[in-house]
This record gives sequence, structure tokens and C-alpha cells, in this order.
Amino acid sequence: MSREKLPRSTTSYSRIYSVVRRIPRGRVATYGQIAKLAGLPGRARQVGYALHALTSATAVPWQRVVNAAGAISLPPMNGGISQRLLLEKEGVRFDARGRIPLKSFAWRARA
DNA sequence: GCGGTGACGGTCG
DNA sequence: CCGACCGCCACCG
Repeated sequence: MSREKLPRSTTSYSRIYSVVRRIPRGRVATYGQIAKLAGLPGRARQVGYALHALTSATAVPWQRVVNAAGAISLPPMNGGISQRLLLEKEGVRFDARGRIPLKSFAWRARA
């Protein structure tokens, strides 16, 4: 069979999107968590890149991905506000410091 | 082809 | 708990 000489980047992006699509409504996951589940441990940044490449109309619930502190990494003026509104509409709450209590809203994926 | 950049995260003080 | 640093690596000029 032909050796899959596909661009690794494209493959990684697909895997990342697949994992993000699994996040249930009303729950959030961290970049690191997504990276790990996508088979890219320690490469949280790449998850950020993959999601940034998305930006427009897609079936990927990108708003459900936040950083390890439970905060939105996206700059407020550049989508951060939208992300928060989308999450609040799903029932996700933010504390006074603008952070999501991961204790309550973190998605606990099953390997 | 090289170097700076960045939707991150673990560690340290 | 918080800020500063460093490691990570694909993307872009």
C-alpha cells in the first residue's frame, strides 16, 4: 500500500478537530488535554494554531477550548468576548476573575 | 532556509 | 495564588 506521505500538519489538525468535536455542550477542555487526546502530548500550542486556522463557519465547537487556568486565551477584542458569550449560552459560568471553575465544567474524556 | 512569533503549560520563587 | 521563565514546534515573512 502507498505510504501515507500526507503532510503531518494536516493530519494533526484533523485529529485535533475530531477531539474538539467530542466535547459535550456545556463543558470545556484545555489545550493540553486536547493535545494529549489527539496524540500530541506536550504540544498544546499546536492545538491553538489548529483552532486559529479554523476561525470561520465550521462544525467544530472551538469555544469549548480554554487554557489550563480555565480562562479564555483569545484576546477579548479578537473573539474572546464571543467565546465567552457562546459558553455562557451553553450554561458555562465564569467567576469574578473571568475564569471557569474547571472543577465543575471540565470535560472528563474517557480514553 | 532562518529566526521571530504564538488560541499553551509545567515549574520555580 | 500569581508572575516570570523556559520548553515545545508549526506557521509566516
